[in-house]
Amino acid sequence: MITLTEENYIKAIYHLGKQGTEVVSTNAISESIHTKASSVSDMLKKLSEKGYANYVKYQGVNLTEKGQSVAINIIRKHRLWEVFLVEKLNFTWDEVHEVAEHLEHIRSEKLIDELDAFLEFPNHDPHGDPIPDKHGNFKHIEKIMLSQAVIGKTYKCVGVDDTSSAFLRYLDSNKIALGTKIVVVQKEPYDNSVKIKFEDNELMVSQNVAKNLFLKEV
Amino acid sequence: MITLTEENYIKAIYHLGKQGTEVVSTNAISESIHTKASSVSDMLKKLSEKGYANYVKYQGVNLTEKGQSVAINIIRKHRLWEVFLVEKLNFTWDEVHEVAEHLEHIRSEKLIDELDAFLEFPNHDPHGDPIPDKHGNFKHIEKIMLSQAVIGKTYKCVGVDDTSSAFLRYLDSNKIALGTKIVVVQKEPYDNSVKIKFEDNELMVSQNVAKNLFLKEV
DNA sequence: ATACAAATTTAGATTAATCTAAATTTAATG
DNA sequence: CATTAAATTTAGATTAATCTAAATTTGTAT
Repeated sequence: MITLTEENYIKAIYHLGKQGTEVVSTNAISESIHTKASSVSDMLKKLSEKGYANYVKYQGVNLTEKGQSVAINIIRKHRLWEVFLVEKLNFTWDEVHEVAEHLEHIRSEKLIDELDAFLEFPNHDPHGDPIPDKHGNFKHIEKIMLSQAVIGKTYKCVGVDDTSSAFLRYLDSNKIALGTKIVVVQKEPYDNSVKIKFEDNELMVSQNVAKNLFLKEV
Repeated sequence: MITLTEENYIKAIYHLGKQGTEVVSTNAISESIHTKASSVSDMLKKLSEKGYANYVKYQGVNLTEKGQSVAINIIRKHRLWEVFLVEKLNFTWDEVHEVAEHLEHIRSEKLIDELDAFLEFPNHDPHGDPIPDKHGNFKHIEKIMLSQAVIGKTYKCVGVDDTSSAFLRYLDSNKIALGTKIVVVQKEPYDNSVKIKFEDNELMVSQNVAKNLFLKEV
């Protein structure tokens, strides 16, 4: 039996090392889940014994196939619940994360498969991140950063990199949402800010924003 | 902060002693949650210290106002999730309990209030049990046991006492659901079985069944 | 009222997850 | 390449929840 805490460590390892394949350091994990490095050491030993991770003392850790599949399943649940919260329960995209952190640990295959069907098998969560299907397959979409977009072309907003409340609320207050059609008007080489046009609005966004907003050409 | 385990003990005390007011024994609790009596003793001490229960050594325990309000809130969440599972996710009424046992512990007021609204403020769960509103008020309905129903009168099925899978599946397989209109045809004094008629079916049910099915006169 | 059985509590251990502080290993720098 | 700084692990404690086994209290029956 896997514990809730083990699931959280596995998830952290997955997110820190591209799909869990890259080796991650103890400190990186300890920062990401706000525990002391010594606690992480203990847990890595356990995850390794249980077959979820490849761990070499002092060298770092990555996930086994088994560990990856646990991680993907949790991510699937997390993102499906996020869709549910936004689409059915009027949550905003900056409110969903915390509650989904808890819902993702509910263990019932029927629950999650029925939820998937109820939501009509969404491919992406409210932040544009892909939702794996029940076999763990992701449907990737081509996306570029706004900072890499070409002047004059029209794009659709398909995701964000930074999912902090601050950034999501910034987007909300400027009426940018997933699906919003955007035209790049001008790029300022001095500070890499970008002027965009959408739905009769014109907006100047900083380089920081431009690097955290994902677009798809339409 | 209240722990998940404390919530489960509080719920058990609530269910065992009519709304938590009646004094409950250590053994009764230990049986109902499948722990040893010694563990229960420890926990009762803790619940008492934290102000959730009135506990006198060797004498039993009941809930304080604070404890009752915790219990009612969990019951509200449990029953709302049950409605969700049955109405939106195609669960049958005998499948919902286990998953709801986990969902009931998710802590988010917005989540539960929005869920309530999404389900259009249901007054009863799939077993006919009342769902308290957000202030903890129950809406009770008049109900009698089928065993007390009068020959010739028409009733509506409004709930069950026994919520075991076995009983619920028995009802399902005989096409009896909440809302089913039932006429009492005959009562057999010898074994207290009852013959009922509904939707072109005639069915003989045992005393045991007749005592576990709640009806309302229509 | 005494003795026994049943119910309950206490004492002491165990497990999972965490912590602090000390020890060890690795990496980096002169 | 020796020393030091940073990262990591070990050792030992702590907390919550549980258990077993022993001790205590309560209630009942003769």
